[in-house]
Amino acid sequence: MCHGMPKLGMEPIRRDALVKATIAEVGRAGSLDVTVAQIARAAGMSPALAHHYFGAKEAMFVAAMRYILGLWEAEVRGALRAARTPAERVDAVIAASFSPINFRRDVVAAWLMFYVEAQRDPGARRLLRVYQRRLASTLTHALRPALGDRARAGADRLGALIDGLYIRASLADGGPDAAAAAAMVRAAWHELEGRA
Amino acid sequence: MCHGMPKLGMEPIRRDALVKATIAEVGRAGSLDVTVAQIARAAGMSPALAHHYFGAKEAMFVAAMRYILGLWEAEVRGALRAARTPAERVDAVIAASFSPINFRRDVVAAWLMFYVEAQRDPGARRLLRVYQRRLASTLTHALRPALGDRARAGADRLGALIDGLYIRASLADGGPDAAAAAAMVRAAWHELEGRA
Amino acid sequence: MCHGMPKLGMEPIRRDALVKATIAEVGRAGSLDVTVAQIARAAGMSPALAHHYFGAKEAMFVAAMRYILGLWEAEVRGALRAARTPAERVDAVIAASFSPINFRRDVVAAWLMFYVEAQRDPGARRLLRVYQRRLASTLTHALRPALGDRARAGADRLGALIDGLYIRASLADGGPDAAAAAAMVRAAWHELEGRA
Amino acid sequence: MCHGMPKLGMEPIRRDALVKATIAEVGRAGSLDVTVAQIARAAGMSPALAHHYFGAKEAMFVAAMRYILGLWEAEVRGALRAARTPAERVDAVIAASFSPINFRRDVVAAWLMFYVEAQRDPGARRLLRVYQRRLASTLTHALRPALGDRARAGADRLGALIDGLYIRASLADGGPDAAAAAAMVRAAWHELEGRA
DNA sequence: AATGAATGAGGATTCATTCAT
DNA sequence: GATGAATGAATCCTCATTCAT
Repeated sequence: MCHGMPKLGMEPIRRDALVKATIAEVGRAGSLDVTVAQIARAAGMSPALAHHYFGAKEAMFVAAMRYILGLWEAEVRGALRAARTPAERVDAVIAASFSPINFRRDVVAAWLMFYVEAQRDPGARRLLRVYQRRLASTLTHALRPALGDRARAGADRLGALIDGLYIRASLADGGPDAAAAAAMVRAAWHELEGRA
Repeated sequence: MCHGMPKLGMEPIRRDALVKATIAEVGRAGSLDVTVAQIARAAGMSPALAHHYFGAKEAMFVAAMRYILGLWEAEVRGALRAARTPAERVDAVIAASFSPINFRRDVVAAWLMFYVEAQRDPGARRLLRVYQRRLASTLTHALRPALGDRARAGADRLGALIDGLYIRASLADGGPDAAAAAAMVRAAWHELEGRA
Repeated sequence: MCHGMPKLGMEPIRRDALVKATIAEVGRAGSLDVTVAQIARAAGMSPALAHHYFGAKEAMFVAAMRYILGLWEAEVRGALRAARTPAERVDAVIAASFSPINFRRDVVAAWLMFYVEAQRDPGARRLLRVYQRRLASTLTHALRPALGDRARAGADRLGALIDGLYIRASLADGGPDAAAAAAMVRAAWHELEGRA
Repeated sequence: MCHGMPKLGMEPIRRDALVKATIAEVGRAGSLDVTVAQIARAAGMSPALAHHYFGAKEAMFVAAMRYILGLWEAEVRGALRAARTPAERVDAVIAASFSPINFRRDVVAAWLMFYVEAQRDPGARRLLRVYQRRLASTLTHALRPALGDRARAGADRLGALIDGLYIRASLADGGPDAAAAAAMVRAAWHELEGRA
């Protein structure tokens, strides 16, 4: 429709569609070797339009990463809001990390890709740092009452374990499922607190 | 040897050079988007020769992966040989995984890339499975005396933690160093065995 | 048409240009070893665009073949339309086969190449079969009144003779010209019908 | 064996092996896109040696062509020797052209390829001319008694028909077999001489 | 004589990106 | 806003050919 009213507010819709298509395609391909054309087509538009909105392919990846991080954060924040005790706070983080929305096959694959992207793209690296910092500080805070000085180390340990489980889950069929993964982190946490 | 024989036995030398160059370049670039030409040049030969010996780019990656796995296994086997007690055996695996040769920046980056490659290349996936299985069985075996039935779960946990630390180490500067990483796995292990 | 529409309908134009350039270049080179770049340049575009429209080199060849077959068929159909008697029908086929447009140097060379392509490309083989079948059935039909049962054999003979003359014509300068070739087929035909 | 007696007379043996391998491979591939390496390997030697003997790929093709022509000529000469009457001479040429050795699948395919090669390689073209001239003159001579002035035209006609049947035979399965092809040429010949 | 080693030149194909409309 | 058209710059891979031994 080219002589009607200008389509207002298309930008956020288009950007959103592209971001979601990026994750879907990256997950589907299991690789960052996804073409702009693929993504754009999956999002129902021309590659040219994708460029129009994002300027460059990498920007699309970073936006997708930011979106995934946002999902994770929202989930965590939501879970934390309902938590009353420190223990519930730790559990909230774990539950959020392995929630259905965050542990979806394509999302997990995208996480792996973003680790790769972060090797070179400073923007991606910065985002990944944000995630790690936030995860660490949230966990540290929640572990403090039980662990005191050892809280930070414990948080790092749990964080690394979560990352390791993510990466393993990305492998097609050998990886743990969400429930098993969460159980594993909880077990590590309980041992940390000496309640093995 | 007869006087007129052509230059002989270059193949293993060239293959080795290419494998090492592959790891170096992948590590340097932080990405599997490394061209055959780059690798070949780094290995001191023409791209055509690289193709002559490996047939295809992917075969080079898989060979490089196999080499890295071989390094890890050799290190583990060596460390195990000196181990006398189950505890020493666990420690041997941990020490080997974070040994200078296995935890070199480029090697760690290559590991990450191989996880990516494993998303699609069945050969790579198979290799990664071999690694995971071997790590799990070695650890399980060593943990059995102390943990009994819980040995396998404990081994999986330590394995996932190791993987997580690797992936974090691949991020340029935020990651833990080898000593810290090893210490973290040891701590997790000790807690597993209830000696926190 | 809205003011802002992009340039449209280039595809058929480009495809046509590529098909014609393919024939011209194949004819010029006397070989299927013609690069996509050559053809594309001759058609006034980049190799990338040629790939965009045809997907692969072979598809371009098949399209060119189809085009040549189309030329031949159109010519034959046109000539047949004016034919009133069986004899005129036979003559029409002969005249069409050696018409200026079908017996052009590059077109004849392309025929030869397509015979080669047909050795391996099933698509090309299919097309060549279509041509042979159509030639045979048209001739058989036209020869029936005079030859009865011998019509099919006669048609095959004339068809083979036409093919032989084509192949000979493809040789730069030793081959027969169109008029001589047509005369030769007519002579064979007349003898077939016993009017030698 | 590098310090034994020098292997004398290897050259003709090697050349012969290469020539035969060339025909076999070209026939098998149905295309001149056969690599020197393929041919050399089929002939049991290294590509380098093939070059040593022929200097260039094209020379190998021309030698193979010469060989095929030689086969044809030998067959024709042998058949002619037994022929007593002009009619037997014509029949001899036809029989030789469709003899088992000349009408083998790979040989026929090679003929087609040589027509292609002749488009560009002057050496190949010259050879093909030799063949056509010899075929024409032999047939003309044999047809003279019956056809007088029309002998040359008749010879050209039969020659073109033979070529056409060859090219059709090269197509995998639609082509005529040797017996049918020979019968077709004989029929044309008989009509030429008015004995339809 | 014979070959493994080695490469330069080139070819098909892909893709992010630009542009005119 | 939106897109078809278009391309330059890669990239993988092939292959005839050369050379040292």
